[in-house]
Amino acid sequence: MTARVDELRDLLHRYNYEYYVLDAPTVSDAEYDELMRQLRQLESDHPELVTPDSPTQRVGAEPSTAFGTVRHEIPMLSLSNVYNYDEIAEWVARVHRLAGHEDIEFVTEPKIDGSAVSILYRDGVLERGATRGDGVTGEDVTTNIKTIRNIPLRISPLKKGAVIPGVLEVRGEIYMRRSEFDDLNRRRGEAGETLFANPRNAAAGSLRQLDPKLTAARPLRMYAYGVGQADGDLPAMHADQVALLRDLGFPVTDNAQVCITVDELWEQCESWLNARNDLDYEIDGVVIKVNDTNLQNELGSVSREPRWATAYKFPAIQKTTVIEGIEINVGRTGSLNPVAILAPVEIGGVTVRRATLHNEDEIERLGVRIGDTVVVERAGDVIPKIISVIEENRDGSEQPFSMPDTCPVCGAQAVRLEGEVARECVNVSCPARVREQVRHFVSRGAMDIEGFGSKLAVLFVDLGLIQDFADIYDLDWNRIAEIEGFGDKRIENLKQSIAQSNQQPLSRLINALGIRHIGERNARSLAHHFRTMDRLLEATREELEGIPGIGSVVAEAVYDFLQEPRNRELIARLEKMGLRMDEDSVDTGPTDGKLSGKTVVLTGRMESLTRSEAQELLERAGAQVTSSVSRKTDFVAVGADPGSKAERARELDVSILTEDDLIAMLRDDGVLNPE
DNA sequence: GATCCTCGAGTTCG
DNA sequence: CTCGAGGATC
Repeated sequence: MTARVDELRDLLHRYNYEYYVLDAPTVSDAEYDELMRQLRQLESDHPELVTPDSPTQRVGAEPSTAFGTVRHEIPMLSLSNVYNYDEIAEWVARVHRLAGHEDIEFVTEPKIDGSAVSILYRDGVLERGATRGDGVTGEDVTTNIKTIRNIPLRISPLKKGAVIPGVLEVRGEIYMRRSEFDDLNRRRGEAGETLFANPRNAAAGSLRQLDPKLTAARPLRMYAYGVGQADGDLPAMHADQVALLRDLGFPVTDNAQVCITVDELWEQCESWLNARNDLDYEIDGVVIKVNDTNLQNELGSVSREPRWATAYKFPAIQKTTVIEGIEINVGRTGSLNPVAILAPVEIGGVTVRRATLHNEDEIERLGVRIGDTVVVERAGDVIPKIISVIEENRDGSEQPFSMPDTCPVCGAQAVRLEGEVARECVNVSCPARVREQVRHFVSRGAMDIEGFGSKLAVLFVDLGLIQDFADIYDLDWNRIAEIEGFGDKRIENLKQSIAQSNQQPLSRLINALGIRHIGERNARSLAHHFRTMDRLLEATREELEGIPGIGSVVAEAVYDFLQEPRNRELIARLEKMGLRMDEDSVDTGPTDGKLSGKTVVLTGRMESLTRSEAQELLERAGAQVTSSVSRKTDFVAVGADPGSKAERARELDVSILTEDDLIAMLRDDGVLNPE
């Protein structure tokens, strides 16, 4: 009995692979269905024989209400973009320079337009599938991933002797074929359902369905382009890793090409560009990677982009349309931002009606007039961008546009400060500005008040219920109860989430205040350094400037904000409302660690860590990271190409750490896991 | 003074 | 996503 079940599963896995991965079925659909029916029957008679990787389990799970989150052990990076031959040459030159030689192999492959995923196998069985998310945390879409037919539920190597790593994270792209997308949309049209704009949206949307049955009904496919985490030895060359994935039964692009010179790379890019329209899947460019993974590690990454890979992006689809008018938005900083109102035009399945013109200089650079015919594209295939004016289309009726010198909302003067691009409304309590500030205050990165979105912020400010941030904690609920759509339940929920938000740490409060140059990151630096609002209020320019990442301009902005009596009053009111005014106590790790209580200065480029990563780890170990070397400095950690700090460390006889020393100490102190 | 990198701010559509 | 500008470093 068990043997027959196993046999059926093996057969079905194989036929599935032939059909969905190789596109070359060896049995008829009827035969396949019959085997599946038999397996279902056996499993329902003997439930103890059901395994999670059984082909019957592709749609096994019940709809969920929300996706869990997943942390990517190795971050899923995004790629920098290059747009032409010269930019490719520049990128290649940089790799040559960083590597120290020019004998470097690159691999090119088409960049399929879909949705990136990470699929984790343990002992050959699919354990978890996750979206990319922000690169560090993604959504757990395991049940949906399992419904995709060309993704193996269990790895069965095609090649004898191929070793399956104990842990293997396959990275790839979920996409839809054009032909299957067209079918899907035709069916949706017939059923009176809304159509998907393009295969990418359809794939991304399908992957995030809460009911896996819906996902299962969509013609999704995956192709694998690389390995994330893995146990054991992998081939050193990227191309060989992809070949390994193929041998393990994953669909991979079989068009990867090894190139050495810029000309060879360019030839590949052009040939994909030419082939683009004849393919049954959408591609938006060509990925270029350094083949040698050891060199990849050496090159490392900056912020969220690897230095060892880039994407050649095809020229975006361009359309022409007419500028019907120019509107002015007033931002939370008071900046006047012109937006072009366009005659609606469809670009890549999406109807575009507006496009930002950024500022005065941009309008001048483009030379746009109201009534002009312009070329529009969607930058990065998302945000519409006006590229140029078609001057031949002018008939003389076009109206030149100049920025108003008064604010269109409050009528106050709008001035352009020396050296700045933006024109700003001088009225600090301009209604438009207050509205945007409140919007920012309640937003996710700031006080994060649930159920209090930008709609409500705008409504309450416009009704005069909120004049400054403190009013949020002192709302006139009787008046709100009279507004349509505000029942008892909603008011209760809102009251509660507002009340809860007063426990947000100082860093979020600082960010929420909307001080110029202070966003999420700098707010955190300030909170870490001062710990309490009282201490921050006493800060001098000098102390502010001593904080890493804060220079004279930012220090000045913070100081000025805090010296302004209105702002001090506001903060006092917030405190009276019961808002928390200090920071989470950081987990300083073991106090007996080698790094706890030490002052460390970083200089030069680290290979395995970015500066901010190193800083974060050091802080977690209880060390303080400063920017200049003095006698008070305990360690100077020196990376590649160190600056004058390393010299100064020698002069002052301060202990010098190499990158390896630093890593070892971080590990000893338990803040960095051994690889 | 130049260069690289990071951060903030504004933005579009469904 | 993309631009502009500030910060760090050489």
